[in-house]
Amino acid sequence: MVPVSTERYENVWRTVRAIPHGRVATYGQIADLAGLGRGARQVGRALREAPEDDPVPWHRVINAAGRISFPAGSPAYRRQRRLLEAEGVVFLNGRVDLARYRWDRPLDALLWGEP
DNA sequence: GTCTTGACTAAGC
DNA sequence: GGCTTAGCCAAGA
Repeated sequence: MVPVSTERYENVWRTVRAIPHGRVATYGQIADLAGLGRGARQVGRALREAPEDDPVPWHRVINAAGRISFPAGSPAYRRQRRLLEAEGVVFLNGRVDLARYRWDRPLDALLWGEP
């Protein structure tokens, strides 16, 4: 059996895996979609515990300001930024244009016909 | 049980 | 856009 806490984490992992390549989502957005309500911080905790043998695209999750939630210049920061840029996500002054790269299912479905 | 911590956010200047 | 402050919520100590 899987512990309850892990079960809740899996909701987050599952949601994050749904973020399309080249798009990003905010912690609050994931928390909401994963049923955590205002538990944005829990999303960060869940990602920290993400399994390596079942990869989660954690790098596609950034904060509401469009910034990476790691100290700028830190190894983790550069790792995440490199992964995003490799997917075509552009950074302007250390910030991602959420209006453009944010994963927005409802809007995407309407504008681009994606599920 | 309380207190601190943190991969957060919204609101007010 | 930036900076501060208050609110948030689960995990650890």
